Amino acid sequence: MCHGVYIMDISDNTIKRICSIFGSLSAMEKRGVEFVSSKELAGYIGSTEYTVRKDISILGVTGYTRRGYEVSGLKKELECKLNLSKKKKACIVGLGRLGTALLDYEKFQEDGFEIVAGFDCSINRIERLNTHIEVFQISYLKDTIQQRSIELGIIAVPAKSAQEVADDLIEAGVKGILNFAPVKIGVPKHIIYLEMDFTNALRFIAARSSL
Amino acid sequence: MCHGVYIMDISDNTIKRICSIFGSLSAMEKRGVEFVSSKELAGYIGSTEYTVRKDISILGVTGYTRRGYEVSGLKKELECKLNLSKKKKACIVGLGRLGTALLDYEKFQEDGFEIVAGFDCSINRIERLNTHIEVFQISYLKDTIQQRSIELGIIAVPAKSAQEVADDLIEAGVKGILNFAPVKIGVPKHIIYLEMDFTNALRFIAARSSL
DNA sequence: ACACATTAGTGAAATAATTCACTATTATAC
DNA sequence: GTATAATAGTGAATTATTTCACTAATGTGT
Ligand SMILES: NC(=O)c1ccc[n+]([C@@H]2O[C@H](COP(=O)([O-])OP(=O)(O)OC[C@H]3O[C@@H](n4cnc5c(N)ncnc54)[C@H](O)[C@@H]3O)[C@@H](O)[C@H]2O)c1
Ligand SMILES: NC(=O)c1ccc[n+]([C@@H]2O[C@H](COP(=O)([O-])OP(=O)(O)OC[C@H]3O[C@@H](n4cnc5c(N)ncnc54)[C@H](O)[C@@H]3O)[C@@H](O)[C@H]2O)c1
Repeated sequence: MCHGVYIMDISDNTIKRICSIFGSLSAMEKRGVEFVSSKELAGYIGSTEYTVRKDISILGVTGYTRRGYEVSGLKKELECKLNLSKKKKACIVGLGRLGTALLDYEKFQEDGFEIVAGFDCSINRIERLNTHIEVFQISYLKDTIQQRSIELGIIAVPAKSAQEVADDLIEAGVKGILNFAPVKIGVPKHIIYLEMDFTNALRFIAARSSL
Repeated sequence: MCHGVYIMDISDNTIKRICSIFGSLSAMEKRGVEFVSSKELAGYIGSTEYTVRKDISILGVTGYTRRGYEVSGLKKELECKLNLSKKKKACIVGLGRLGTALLDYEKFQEDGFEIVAGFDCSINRIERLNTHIEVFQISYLKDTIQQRSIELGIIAVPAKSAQEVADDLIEAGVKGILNFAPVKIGVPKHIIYLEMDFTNALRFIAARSSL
C-alpha cells in the first residue's frame, strides 16, 4: 500500500469507480491530455462530478482549482493508492472458446496484468493450441502457480467444474479470482472474488428495456 | 410487463440481484429442487436473507412460511415480472477472438437470448468463419437488424470503433447494448447500456487484495 | 488591476439501501 | 394435540451513499 489511506475502509463502489477513472486516465494520457475536470471524468465513467471529487478526495489526492486534475499525476497517485504499479501475474484455467480469447488478449499486458500460464484438463486441446503463452495440463496447476508466484486466477471452465478449480487455485495460493462461469463460487473471506456473468448482464438489459 | 409492478421504480441493485436469483432458480429447477429459502438464495447470490426477501417482496411475489419459495413457481413469477419469458434476438458486432467465442455460446440460447446474426467489417474474416450463425459484412447491419427485429446489440469491436458501432446499432433500432470494449459509450436515455470491462475487474481484484 | 467564471474541497442534508426486530404462519417432532 | 423451530413478510432503525450548498482558489478576459 501507498501511505495514509486504508484501502480496506473504502467502499466497493468507490474502488470500482476509481478503477474506471484509472482506465480513462490511461486513455487520456496516451492522447496527450494534460488536465481533466471532475465533470469530464464523471462523463467518462458515467457518474457525477460530486461523486468523482469525493472518491478522489477519499484517496487523499488533490487537484488544482480552475484546472482540474493533472492527468498523469492523478494516474500515478491512483496507481500507487490502488497498488496497481506492480505487474501482476495471472493464469487462465479452461482454454476453450472464451479462455483462448482471453489468453492472448494484449491489453491485459498493457494494463499490468501478465498472463503467464494457461491450464486445461484436455491434453488434446492443449496440444492443438497456437499461442505464445505457456499452457499446461491441469495437474500442474499447483506447482506452476507456486513456482511462478501467480497471484490471480481466471476461471473459464464449465460451471460444474468451477468450484473445484477455484478450490485448487486457492490451495495453490492465488489471492484473487475472476470467474466467467455462470455460477457463484464460494471462497474464504481473504480471497477477492468477482464474477462476470454475461447472461445476467443480458437479463438485466432485457428487464430494464422491457423488450 | 406483468401486472402490478412498475419495474422502472425498482433500483438497479434489486434488478441485478433478481437476475442472479433467476439464474440460481434455473439451475435448481434443473436439479429438481422444489423449495428454497431466502437464506439459501442469499448464499447462492452472495447477499443476505433480508435483502433477498425484500427484493422478492418488492416484485410482489410471496413464498410459504416454513418452506420458503417454490422454485419453479418463483422462477415463473420472476420471468413474468422481468419480462424474460419472450425469446430475445441479439446480434454480435465484431467477430474477432471474443466475438466468435460469444457467437456460438449455447447457453445464451438456453436462457432465452438468441444470437441471430454476427457482423464484422472484414470480409476475409467473415469468409473464414465456421459457425452456424449467419454472419454479415458490417454494411448490412441496419437492414438485418430491422428485418429480423433484433433488439439487443453486443459490441466486441476494438475500443476505437465502439461508439460508432453503438450509434449504428441504435439508429437501426436496438433497445439495449452490452459492450465488451474497454471504453464508455454514450447512449441516449432510452437505451439500456451495460459494460463488461475485464481489465477493470482485474484492477478491482488487485486493489482489494493489495497484491 | 479587477471582475468574473470555473473548479476543487468538504461538511451538511437528503436519499437510498440494508439490516434489524418483530409478527404471523406452519411444518415437524414428540 | 401441543410445543417448538423455521421461515416469510414488513415497518422501523440503522447505515451507507449521493447530492447539495457553500467556500476558497485561481485562470481568463477586459
Ligand atoms: N464462450 C462464451 O462466449 C461464454 C460466454 C459466457 C460465459 N461463458 C462461460 O465460460 C466458461 C467457458 O466457456 P467456453 O465457451 O470457453 O467453454 P468450452 O467448452 O469451449 O471450454 C471449456 C474448457 O474448459 C476445459 N475444462 C473443463 N473442465 C475442466 C477442469 N476441471 N479443469 C481444467 N479445464 C477444464 C475444457 O477442456 C474446455 O477446454 C463456461 O463456464 C461458460 O459458461 C462462456
Ligand atoms: N479478446 C479478449 O479476451 C478480450 C478481453 C477483454 C476485452 N476485449 C475487448 O473486446 C473487443 C474485441 O476484442 P478481440 O480480442 O475479439 O479483438 P479482435 O481484434 O480479435 O477482433 C475485433 C474484430 O472487430 C472487427 N472490427 C473492427 N472494427 C470494426 C467495425 N467498425 N465494425 C465491425 N467490425 C469491426 C475486426 O475485423 C475484428 O474481427 C475489444 O474491444 C477488446 O478490447 C477482448
